Amino acid sequence: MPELPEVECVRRTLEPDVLGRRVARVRTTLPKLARPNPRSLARGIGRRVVADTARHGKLLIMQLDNGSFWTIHLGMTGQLILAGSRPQVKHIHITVSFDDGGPRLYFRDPRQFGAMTYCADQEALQAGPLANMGPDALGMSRARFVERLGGRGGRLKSVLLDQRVLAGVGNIYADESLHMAGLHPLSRPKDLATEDLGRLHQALQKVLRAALKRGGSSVSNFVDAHGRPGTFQHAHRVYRRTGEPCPVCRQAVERIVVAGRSTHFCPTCQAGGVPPQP
DNA sequence: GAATACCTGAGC
DNA sequence: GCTCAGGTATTC
Repeated sequence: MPELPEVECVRRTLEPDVLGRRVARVRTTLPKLARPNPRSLARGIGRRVVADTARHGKLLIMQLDNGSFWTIHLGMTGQLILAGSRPQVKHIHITVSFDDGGPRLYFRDPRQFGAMTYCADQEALQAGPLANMGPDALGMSRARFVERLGGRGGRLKSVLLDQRVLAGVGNIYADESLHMAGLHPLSRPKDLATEDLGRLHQALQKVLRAALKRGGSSVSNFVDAHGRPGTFQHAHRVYRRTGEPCPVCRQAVERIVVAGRSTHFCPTCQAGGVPPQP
Protein backbone atom coordinates (compact mmCIF):
# COMPACT_ATOMS: atom_id res chain seq x y z
CA MET A 1 0.00 0.00 0.00
CA PRO A 2 1.58 3.23 -1.06
CA GLU A 3 2.52 5.46 1.84
CA LEU A 4 4.78 8.51 1.79
CA PRO A 5 8.00 6.81 0.58
CA GLU A 6 6.18 4.85 -2.13
CA VAL A 7 4.32 7.91 -3.42
CA GLU A 8 7.58 9.87 -3.48
CA CYS A 9 9.20 7.06 -5.49
CA VAL A 10 6.31 7.19 -7.95
CA ARG A 11 6.68 10.97 -8.21
CA ARG A 12 10.40 10.76 -8.88
CA THR A 13 10.04 8.10 -11.55
CA LEU A 14 7.03 9.79 -13.12
CA GLU A 15 8.32 13.36 -13.28
CA PRO A 16 10.86 13.03 -16.10
CA ASP A 17 8.24 11.33 -18.25
CA VAL A 18 5.43 13.87 -17.84
CA LEU A 19 7.10 17.23 -17.32
CA GLY A 20 6.52 19.60 -20.21
CA ARG A 21 4.04 17.31 -21.93
CA ARG A 22 0.60 18.50 -23.03
CA VAL A 23 -2.41 16.37 -22.16
CA ALA A 24 -4.48 15.47 -25.19
CA ARG A 25 -7.24 13.26 -23.86
CA VAL A 26 -8.52 11.68 -20.65
CA ARG A 27 -10.63 8.58 -20.87
CA THR A 28 -12.38 7.30 -17.76
CA THR A 29 -14.06 3.92 -17.50
CA LEU A 30 -14.76 3.98 -13.75
CA PRO A 31 -16.46 7.34 -13.08
CA LYS A 32 -16.08 7.38 -9.30
CA LEU A 33 -12.29 7.58 -9.57
CA ALA A 34 -12.48 10.82 -11.57
CA ARG A 35 -13.27 13.93 -9.52
CA PRO A 36 -15.31 15.98 -9.40
CA ASN A 37 -16.50 13.84 -12.33
CA PRO A 38 -15.00 12.38 -15.52
CA ARG A 39 -16.18 15.29 -17.68
CA SER A 40 -14.73 18.03 -15.46
CA LEU A 41 -11.49 16.14 -15.05
CA ALA A 42 -11.09 15.73 -18.79
CA ARG A 43 -12.01 19.34 -19.54
CA GLY A 44 -9.80 20.63 -16.75
CA ILE A 45 -6.56 18.88 -17.57
CA GLY A 46 -7.13 18.51 -21.29
CA ARG A 47 -4.81 20.73 -23.40
CA ARG A 48 -2.79 21.62 -20.31
CA VAL A 49 0.95 21.19 -19.92
CA VAL A 50 2.44 19.57 -16.82
CA ALA A 51 4.60 22.34 -15.36
CA ASP A 52 5.75 20.74 -12.11
CA THR A 53 5.20 17.78 -9.80
CA ALA A 54 4.97 17.72 -6.02
CA ARG A 55 3.78 15.53 -3.19
CA HIS A 56 2.05 16.14 0.11
CA GLY A 57 1.66 13.12 2.36
CA LYS A 58 0.34 10.36 0.13
CA LEU A 59 -1.02 12.80 -2.44
CA LEU A 60 0.71 13.24 -5.79
CA ILE A 61 0.25 16.75 -7.21
CA MET A 62 0.82 17.94 -10.76
CA GLN A 63 0.87 21.68 -11.32
CA LEU A 64 -0.44 22.66 -14.74
CA ASP A 65 0.59 25.56 -16.95
CA ASN A 66 -2.48 27.68 -16.21
CA GLY A 67 -2.19 27.52 -12.42
CA SER A 68 -4.59 24.63 -12.00
CA PHE A 69 -3.74 21.29 -10.40
CA TRP A 70 -4.14 17.64 -11.18
CA THR A 71 -3.84 15.34 -8.17
CA ILE A 72 -3.60 11.58 -7.87
CA HIS A 73 -4.21 9.53 -4.75
CA LEU A 74 -3.20 5.90 -5.11
CA GLY A 75 -5.39 4.68 -2.27
CA MET A 76 -4.32 1.21 -1.39
CA THR A 77 -3.64 -0.46 -4.71
CA GLY A 78 -3.37 2.43 -7.16
CA GLN A 79 -0.66 2.19 -9.77
CA LEU A 80 0.56 4.48 -12.54
CA ILE A 81 1.87 2.88 -15.69
CA LEU A 82 3.61 4.73 -18.51
CA ALA A 83 3.40 2.75 -21.71
CA GLY A 84 3.01 3.12 -25.45
CA SER A 85 0.04 0.81 -25.56
CA ARG A 86 -2.55 -0.40 -23.10
CA PRO A 87 -0.98 -2.97 -20.74
CA GLN A 88 -2.67 -6.35 -20.77
CA VAL A 89 -3.84 -6.17 -17.16
CA LYS A 90 -7.19 -5.76 -15.51
CA HIS A 91 -8.44 -2.69 -13.62
CA ILE A 92 -7.13 0.14 -15.77
CA HIS A 93 -9.74 2.80 -15.07
CA ILE A 94 -8.32 6.05 -16.47
CA THR A 95 -6.09 6.65 -19.49
CA VAL A 96 -4.33 9.96 -20.09
CA SER A 97 -2.85 10.52 -23.53
CA PHE A 98 -0.55 13.36 -24.58
CA ASP A 99 -0.45 15.43 -27.75
CA ASP A 100 3.07 14.27 -28.62
CA GLY A 101 1.68 10.78 -29.20
CA GLY A 102 4.23 9.37 -26.73
CA PRO A 103 3.69 6.97 -23.84
CA ARG A 104 0.30 7.24 -22.17
CA LEU A 105 -0.34 7.32 -18.46
CA TYR A 106 -2.54 4.49 -17.26
CA PHE A 107 -4.18 4.58 -13.85
CA ARG A 108 -4.78 1.09 -12.55
CA ASP A 109 -6.52 0.44 -9.24
CA PRO A 110 -7.97 -2.99 -8.42
CA ARG A 111 -9.53 -1.93 -5.12
CA GLN A 112 -10.81 1.36 -6.42
CA PHE A 113 -9.76 3.36 -3.35
CA GLY A 114 -7.73 5.87 -5.36
CA ALA A 115 -8.75 9.03 -7.17
CA MET A 116 -7.68 11.46 -9.87
CA THR A 117 -8.84 15.02 -9.22
CA TYR A 118 -8.90 18.30 -11.11
CA CYS A 119 -8.56 21.50 -9.07
CA ALA A 120 -9.04 24.79 -10.88
CA ASP A 121 -6.76 26.73 -8.55
CA GLN A 122 -4.84 26.75 -5.28
CA GLU A 123 -8.02 27.33 -3.30
CA ALA A 124 -9.71 24.32 -4.85
CA LEU A 125 -6.65 22.24 -4.04
CA GLN A 126 -6.73 23.32 -0.40
CA ALA A 127 -10.47 22.85 -0.10
CA GLY A 128 -10.41 19.51 -1.92
CA PRO A 129 -7.65 16.90 -1.80
CA LEU A 130 -5.60 18.76 0.82
CA ALA A 131 -8.54 19.54 3.11
CA ASN A 132 -7.91 18.41 6.67
CA MET A 133 -4.40 17.27 5.78
CA GLY A 134 -1.66 18.13 8.25
CA PRO A 135 1.94 18.99 7.40
CA ASP A 136 4.02 16.49 5.44
CA ALA A 137 5.77 13.96 7.67
CA LEU A 138 9.05 13.90 5.75
CA GLY A 139 11.49 16.49 6.97
CA MET A 140 9.23 17.74 9.73
CA SER A 141 11.24 19.27 12.58
CA ARG A 142 11.35 17.59 15.95
CA ALA A 143 9.75 20.61 17.57
CA ARG A 144 6.86 20.61 15.12
CA PHE A 145 6.39 16.87 15.52
CA VAL A 146 6.27 17.08 19.30
CA GLU A 147 3.90 20.02 19.06
CA ARG A 148 1.55 18.20 16.67
CA LEU A 149 1.39 14.93 18.64
CA GLY A 150 2.03 16.00 22.19
CA GLY A 151 -0.85 15.99 24.65
CA ARG A 152 -3.23 13.98 22.50
CA GLY A 153 -5.39 11.45 24.25
CA GLY A 154 -5.78 8.82 21.55
CA ARG A 155 -3.65 5.76 21.06
CA LEU A 156 -0.20 6.59 19.72
CA LYS A 157 -0.64 4.34 16.69
CA SER A 158 -3.99 5.97 15.81
CA VAL A 159 -2.46 9.43 16.12
CA LEU A 160 0.39 8.48 13.77
CA LEU A 161 -2.11 7.24 11.20
CA ASP A 162 -4.25 10.39 11.45
CA GLN A 163 -3.50 12.40 8.30
CA ARG A 164 -4.84 15.54 9.98
CA VAL A 165 -2.01 15.38 12.52
CA LEU A 166 0.74 14.68 10.00
CA ALA A 167 0.45 13.50 6.42
CA GLY A 168 2.03 10.45 4.84
CA VAL A 169 2.30 7.76 7.51
CA GLY A 170 0.40 4.52 6.94
CA ASN A 171 0.31 1.16 8.65
CA ILE A 172 3.80 0.00 7.65
CA TYR A 173 5.77 3.04 8.78
CA ALA A 174 3.66 3.53 11.88
CA ASP A 175 4.51 0.01 13.11
CA GLU A 176 8.14 0.23 12.05
CA SER A 177 8.81 3.62 13.63
CA LEU A 178 7.10 2.61 16.90
CA HIS A 179 9.34 -0.44 17.12
CA MET A 180 12.44 1.57 16.38
CA ALA A 181 11.50 4.08 19.09
CA GLY A 182 10.58 1.37 21.60
CA LEU A 183 7.07 2.69 22.16
CA HIS A 184 3.88 0.69 22.68
CA PRO A 185 1.23 1.29 20.00
CA LEU A 186 -1.47 1.54 22.67
CA SER A 187 0.35 4.19 24.67
CA ARG A 188 -1.10 7.72 24.59
CA PRO A 189 0.90 10.81 23.59
CA LYS A 190 -0.36 12.70 26.65
CA ASP A 191 1.33 10.10 28.87
CA LEU A 192 4.65 10.29 27.07
CA ALA A 193 7.70 12.36 27.87
CA THR A 194 8.89 14.86 25.27
CA GLU A 195 11.98 12.70 25.03
CA ASP A 196 9.82 9.72 23.96
CA LEU A 197 8.17 11.74 21.21
CA GLY A 198 11.57 13.03 20.15
CA ARG A 199 12.79 9.48 19.81
CA LEU A 200 9.72 8.63 17.73
CA HIS A 201 10.37 11.63 15.52
CA GLN A 202 13.92 10.49 14.90
CA ALA A 203 12.81 6.92 14.23
CA LEU A 204 10.12 8.02 11.78
CA GLN A 205 12.47 10.24 9.80
CA LYS A 206 15.03 7.47 9.71
CA VAL A 207 12.61 4.79 8.52
CA LEU A 208 10.98 7.06 5.90
CA ARG A 209 14.39 7.99 4.47
CA ALA A 210 15.62 4.40 4.47
CA ALA A 211 12.48 3.25 2.66
CA LEU A 212 12.84 6.04 0.12
CA LYS A 213 16.41 5.02 -0.54
CA ARG A 214 15.32 1.45 -1.25
CA GLY A 215 12.47 2.33 -3.56
CA GLY A 216 9.72 1.84 -0.99
CA SER A 217 8.11 -1.31 0.37
CA SER A 218 6.57 -3.69 -2.13
CA VAL A 219 3.65 -5.28 -0.37
CA SER A 220 0.39 -5.50 -2.30
CA ASN A 221 2.58 -5.58 -5.40
CA PHE A 222 3.65 -1.95 -5.22
CA VAL A 223 5.74 -0.76 -8.18
CA ASP A 224 6.92 2.73 -9.19
CA ALA A 225 5.99 4.51 -12.44
CA HIS A 226 8.64 2.49 -14.25
CA GLY A 227 7.18 -0.77 -12.99
CA ARG A 228 10.00 -1.44 -10.54
CA PRO A 229 9.27 -2.85 -7.10
CA GLY A 230 10.96 -1.54 -3.97
CA THR A 231 13.01 -3.66 -1.58
CA PHE A 232 12.37 -2.12 1.82
CA GLN A 233 9.91 -4.88 2.75
CA HIS A 234 12.97 -7.05 3.46
CA ALA A 235 14.05 -4.58 6.12
CA HIS A 236 10.74 -4.57 8.01
CA ARG A 237 11.30 -5.45 11.64
CA VAL A 238 7.74 -6.12 12.75
CA TYR A 239 5.24 -5.27 10.01
CA ARG A 240 3.50 -8.51 8.98
CA ARG A 241 6.02 -10.55 10.94
CA THR A 242 3.64 -11.95 13.56
CA GLY A 243 5.29 -14.82 15.46
CA GLU A 244 8.73 -14.16 14.03
CA PRO A 245 11.53 -13.24 16.45
CA CYS A 246 12.10 -9.56 17.11
CA PRO A 247 15.41 -8.69 15.43
CA VAL A 248 16.53 -6.94 18.60
CA CYS A 249 15.56 -9.32 21.42
CA ARG A 250 14.24 -12.48 19.68
CA GLN A 251 10.88 -12.26 21.46
CA ALA A 252 8.00 -13.25 19.16
CA VAL A 253 6.34 -10.34 17.38
CA GLU A 254 2.69 -9.91 18.41
CA ARG A 255 -0.30 -8.72 16.42
CA ILE A 256 -3.20 -6.73 17.82
CA VAL A 257 -5.84 -4.50 16.25
CA VAL A 258 -5.68 -0.75 16.86
CA ALA A 259 -8.03 1.70 15.17
CA GLY A 260 -9.25 -1.20 13.08
CA ARG A 261 -5.76 -1.81 11.70
CA SER A 262 -3.53 -4.78 12.26
CA THR A 263 -0.67 -3.67 14.46
CA HIS A 264 2.61 -5.52 14.90
CA PHE A 265 4.97 -4.95 17.81
CA CYS A 266 7.51 -6.52 20.15
CA PRO A 267 6.04 -6.82 23.66
CA THR A 268 9.52 -6.65 25.19
CA CYS A 269 11.17 -3.84 23.24
CA GLN A 270 7.99 -1.78 23.08
CA ALA A 271 6.97 -1.89 26.71
CA GLY A 272 8.11 1.73 26.73
CA GLY A 273 5.65 4.52 27.01
CA VAL A 274 3.16 2.90 29.40
CA PRO A 275 1.64 -0.49 29.89
CA PRO A 276 -1.65 -0.38 27.97
CA GLN A 277 -4.59 0.84 30.03
CA PRO A 278 -8.01 -0.58 29.07
C1' DG B 1 -13.07 8.59 19.02
C1' DA B 2 -14.36 4.30 17.30
C1' DA B 3 -16.87 1.39 14.15
C1' DT B 4 -18.43 0.70 9.39
C1' DA B 5 -18.53 0.89 4.20
C1' DC B 6 -16.24 0.86 0.14
C1' DC B 7 -13.56 -2.87 -3.07
C1' DT B 8 -11.00 -7.18 -5.11
C1' DG B 9 -7.11 -10.40 -4.97
C1' DA B 10 -4.37 -13.32 -2.16
C1' DG B 11 -4.17 -16.93 0.78
C1' DC B 12 -6.17 -20.32 3.14
C1' DG C 1 -15.68 -20.46 -0.88
C1' DC C 2 -14.48 -17.80 3.01
C1' DT C 3 -11.55 -14.30 5.44
C1' DC C 4 -8.47 -10.72 5.52
C1' DA C 5 -5.86 -6.71 3.88
C1' DG C 6 -6.33 -1.25 4.46
C1' DG C 7 -6.76 4.64 3.12
C1' DT C 8 -10.28 7.39 3.69
C1' DA C 9 -15.13 9.19 4.16
C1' DT C 10 -18.93 8.57 6.71
C1' DT C 11 -21.58 7.45 10.59
C1' DC C 12 -22.73 6.56 15.14
